[in-house]
Amino acid sequence: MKLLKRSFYARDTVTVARDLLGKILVRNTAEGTVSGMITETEAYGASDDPASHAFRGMTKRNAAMFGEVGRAYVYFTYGMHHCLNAVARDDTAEAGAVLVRAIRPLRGAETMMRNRKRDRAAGLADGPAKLAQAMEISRDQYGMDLTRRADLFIADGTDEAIRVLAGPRIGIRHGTEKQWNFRLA
DNA sequence: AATCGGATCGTCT
DNA sequence: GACGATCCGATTG
Repeated sequence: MKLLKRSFYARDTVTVARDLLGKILVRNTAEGTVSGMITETEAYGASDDPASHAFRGMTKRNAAMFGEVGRAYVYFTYGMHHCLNAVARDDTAEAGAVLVRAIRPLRGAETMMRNRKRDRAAGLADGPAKLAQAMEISRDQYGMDLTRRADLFIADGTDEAIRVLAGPRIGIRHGTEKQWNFRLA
């Protein structure tokens, strides 16, 4: 399993969002290893994207979106949920990140079920906050380097051709005309 | 199967 | 002081 290189993330955010489908998200904890194939992503831009946390410039919370690509941007929302992004943008953008919305569990499904307090494998990590809870991702992972084989990283998936469906992003009020949600067919 | 509302708090206005 | 890049359980059809 090869790690995705920094250069993978140094491209247009929308392109990276599409290309992350089928890749493998891996999380190592004291409990063991949990992993899954990325099945849904969303691209978020900078001052040109009213749906993005970076729309109104840099703040303490969204600073990672302006920082080094290939690192994790984790945010807390609705008073109880964490969500994971991979920082990605090309040279022309001042900020950008890809929200990882869903995975298909590969390793550690038992651990994920325990983390989610569910007794069935279905619906374990098919939503951004579910994913974070299943994989024990919180602000402790803010800024982590996803290109190193450590606590949290992303590796290459299959070389098989992948069918991608594009649509509007979920749960936003502005920028709904952009088709920046991507999922595996 | 689809819809509705409550939970809950950090962040920005 | 308002409001989320959400989830879940309850209710209704």
